[in-house]
Amino acid sequence: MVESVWFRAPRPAREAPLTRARIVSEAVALLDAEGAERLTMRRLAERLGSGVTTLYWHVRTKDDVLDLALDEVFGELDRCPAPPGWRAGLVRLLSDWRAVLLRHPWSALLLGRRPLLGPHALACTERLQALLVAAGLRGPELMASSYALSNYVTGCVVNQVGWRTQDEPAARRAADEHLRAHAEHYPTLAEHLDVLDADWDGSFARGLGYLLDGITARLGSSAAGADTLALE
Amino acid sequence: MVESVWFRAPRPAREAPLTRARIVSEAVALLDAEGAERLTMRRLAERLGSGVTTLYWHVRTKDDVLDLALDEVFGELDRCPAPPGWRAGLVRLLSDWRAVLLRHPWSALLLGRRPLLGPHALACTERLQALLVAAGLRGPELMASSYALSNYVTGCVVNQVGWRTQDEPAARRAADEHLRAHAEHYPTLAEHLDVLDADWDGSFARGLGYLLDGITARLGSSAAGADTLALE
DNA sequence: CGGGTTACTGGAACATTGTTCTAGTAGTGG
DNA sequence: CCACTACTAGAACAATGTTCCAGTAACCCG
Repeated sequence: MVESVWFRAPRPAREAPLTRARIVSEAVALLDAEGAERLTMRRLAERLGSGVTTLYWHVRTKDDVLDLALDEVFGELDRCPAPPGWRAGLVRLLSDWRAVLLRHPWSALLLGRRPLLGPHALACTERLQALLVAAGLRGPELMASSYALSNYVTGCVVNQVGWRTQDEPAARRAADEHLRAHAEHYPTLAEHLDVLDADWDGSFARGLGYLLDGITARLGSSAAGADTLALE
Repeated sequence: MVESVWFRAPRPAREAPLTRARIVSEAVALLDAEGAERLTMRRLAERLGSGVTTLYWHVRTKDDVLDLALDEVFGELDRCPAPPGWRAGLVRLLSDWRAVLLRHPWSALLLGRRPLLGPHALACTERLQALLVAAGLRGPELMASSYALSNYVTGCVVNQVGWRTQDEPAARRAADEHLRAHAEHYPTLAEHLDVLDADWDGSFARGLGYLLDGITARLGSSAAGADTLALE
């Protein structure tokens, strides 16, 4: 068998070496394009022009990739500017927070899976907490407000994304029909709930307003506060 | 080869025939005992004393099982009594809602995956909405309040469960250390956030109080309402 | 120059998963 | 006795995350 340089194609120029950053950015692109269930180590490797095993040199498990991708998404929030004033700042931060997660629907599904400890996620929490401190909150009220606001955003995103996973209009029609069919069991829903054109953005803004109103109301009376907590 | 009745064990008495109900209740038990990632069609079939394929006669996919299991969990809420008064009723309903989901941590992870349309989940939404109607809410404010409250619960559960998936105390210690190590980037968090003993229950109750306060405040001025919505 | 250590790559294989194909059996009604 | 319905199940398939082991390129120290 003849062996000569001329018969062998030159080894293809090595790609830019694989790095964590490249892996993550490609993973985000893949997740955005095809959704969470289509992200496979094999497919990711293929898109990166490398073997599957190579990924495992840079990353310990697939969950690592997901963690990194999720934090990458939170990174987009760093680039959103903040208006002056703590209430406007909060509204802006939380609206952007929600918008970013909705822009990458797969990210919402990762939320419950592990605590958010990536640098960008922490930076967001830091911004949130700093705004609340600026508003004058301290101690348990600070913690409760901070949790409440971020949990509110999480919940809104998670519930809204639940509708996106299938064909949304079809799902809505089906839900509407299903509800109307059993109207005797769900009289209030049948009367007041309009599944067909729910206004996600508007409801989010309104609800956020309620929450902020409630928090603000505690601001003045924080000394008297403790007993007004009684819930029932 | 000798063939005789006496050599053959009698065909084992048929189990109670497999039903959807039995499958679901066994699935819930398995999920409670071993968590979401350990629920396998094979393992489920084994626990039911039947073949894997048999499950697929009663159920179309594994997701069906999960949907049914999730709704089963919501069924526990039906058995919780309601106190008089709409505010107390809301607090009770939402606290129980949260408690039930936390009792079955796997259920929280299913929340974003598809809309909640099972009969028991719908019954909960019905109760929620009925209470808000009783409070005097209508139209967009009703919708916003209803979404806000259920989203708040969802978010609280999802975020809290994120900590449970690993060994929680260890995870908290690690998070605390991690945070303290990068204190220069997260000054507010380092100063005010106490990861080591966060009071989940207390924060939930407080935050719910804020939200309800905010909603209540809108009750009186609902006619004037629209413009006070401006957020920034 | 030379040998070895380190950083990185990848093919093939493994166990496990959801799901389907096909073949059956118990009981019932005609 | 036959056919039909309700139900059961073994074996197989394709896909997945992950690991074993064998490499290769580059650099460093003598």
